[in-house]
Amino acid sequence: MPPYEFDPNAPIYLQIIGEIKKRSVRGVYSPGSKLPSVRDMAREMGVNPNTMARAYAELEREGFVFTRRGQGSFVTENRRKIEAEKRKLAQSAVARFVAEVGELDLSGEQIADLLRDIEEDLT
Amino acid sequence: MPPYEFDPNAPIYLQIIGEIKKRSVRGVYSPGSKLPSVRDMAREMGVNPNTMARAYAELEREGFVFTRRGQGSFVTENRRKIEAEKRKLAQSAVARFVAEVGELDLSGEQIADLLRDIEEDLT
Amino acid sequence: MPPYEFDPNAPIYLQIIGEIKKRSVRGVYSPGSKLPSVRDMAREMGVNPNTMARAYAELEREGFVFTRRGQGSFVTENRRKIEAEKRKLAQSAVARFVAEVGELDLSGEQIADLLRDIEEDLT
Amino acid sequence: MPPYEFDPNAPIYLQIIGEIKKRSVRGVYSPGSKLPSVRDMAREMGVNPNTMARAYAELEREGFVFTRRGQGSFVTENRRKIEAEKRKLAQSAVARFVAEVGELDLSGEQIADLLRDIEEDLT
DNA sequence: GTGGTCTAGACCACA
DNA sequence: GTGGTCTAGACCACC
Repeated sequence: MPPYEFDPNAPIYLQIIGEIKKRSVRGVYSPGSKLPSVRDMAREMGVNPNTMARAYAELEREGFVFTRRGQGSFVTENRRKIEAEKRKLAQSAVARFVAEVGELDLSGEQIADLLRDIEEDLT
Repeated sequence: MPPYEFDPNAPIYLQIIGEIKKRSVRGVYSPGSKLPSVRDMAREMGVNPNTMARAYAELEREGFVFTRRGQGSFVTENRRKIEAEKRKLAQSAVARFVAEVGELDLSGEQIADLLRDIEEDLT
Repeated sequence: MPPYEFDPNAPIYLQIIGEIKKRSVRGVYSPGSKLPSVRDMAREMGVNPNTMARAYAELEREGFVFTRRGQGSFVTENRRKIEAEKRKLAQSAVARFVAEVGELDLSGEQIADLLRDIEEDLT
Repeated sequence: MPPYEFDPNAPIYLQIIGEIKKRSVRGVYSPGSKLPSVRDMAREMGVNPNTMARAYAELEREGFVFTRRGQGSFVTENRRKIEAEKRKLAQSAVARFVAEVGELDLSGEQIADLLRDIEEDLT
């Protein structure tokens, strides 16, 4: 378990935001539950607390997280918001895949092959 | 064709490289054919010529494009290289999709829905 | 009366102090009268008793409130002090308004409009 | 001309945002014009460039400013947006004044006095 | 203990 | 030159 693996070509704080959203969507953090403190989470992911604070602040701006002064940050209690995020993540994965593959001018057979690959990998 | 749409959060020259590769893979630029000059392509895509030059340089470094002094830049004549690029793009699209969706903890049914969406969109 | 509405971006205890002063100025709490206990007031305003205790302490430091051991906290009996507070609050409201509006470079007509708005709202 | 005067009880970056908006509203920065660079403005106002960058980022998030990579930040070209800001600033000054004064339970005469004070000061 | 803000200084990609 | 990001370390108010 390394400190964490970040893509050096994308802002770390954005990757953290994505990670926290995914964890919430998977139920690792349940609705309304307290997130680790900025400092703890920063230690866990091996980043500077400032960077983590920025990620938390952005999540709060989006309404995905709320903060109680002196108590910490919490995942939204709004299950719909989390469900919506889940759908959004799934749909944007679909959209990106379709866009990328659509530009390659593949034959029907080639596309079928790709879909078979995906099915295998996802089960 | 509009000046072009770039994601302002990712390096433009990388997006250009991707675009030129995709055009080659689709046969818009056939193997060995001459690419538009840096200046023309920059104008077409609404980009600073410096940025375009950097994209061409990178494509040349990868061997995907070669330059004949005084004549301009050309797509590689190596059809295998282009085919390999096509496969690589397709496979990396698959890999990314699988990675993204795998992190969402979806049910088998939800996954099937996504695959259906993709199939529809790609035909 | 709802738990109370506080601006989460400003110290709560300061907002409480302001609220208690305003109540005194309006005569909700008359000079020399007993204030609700820290605990009761905290419950009324939906606030941590620590926070309320801090507000009371600050009000006492300013001489706006005094405490009799074992009996509780009381609004000052000094009517002048309360009148002075009233004038001070009114004058600082005027000063702030003038400062804010003065920076906007409004026309005489626009200013007149604002004054008309105020007059309407205050009657 | 001191480096600048900030209220130590409010976040500097918020005060900077307000200052830049007011300048735009007054026409000090006209629509579409380039703002001083983050570094220059930071020097002018005597704050750390990071703090200024945060203010600029926030202004961009609000759509009040836009940024061209490598070229700098610019006031929105949307005159309506600037006019709307002007109205918003004036109206919120009115609203605050009305709220503050309304809680003091003043007599009609006292209110008239305050309005006279304001009128004097603003002309 | 918590998050919020600020400074300082550094590096980077982009134009 | 521009803005964007990150680290480091500090201080603060609030709970």
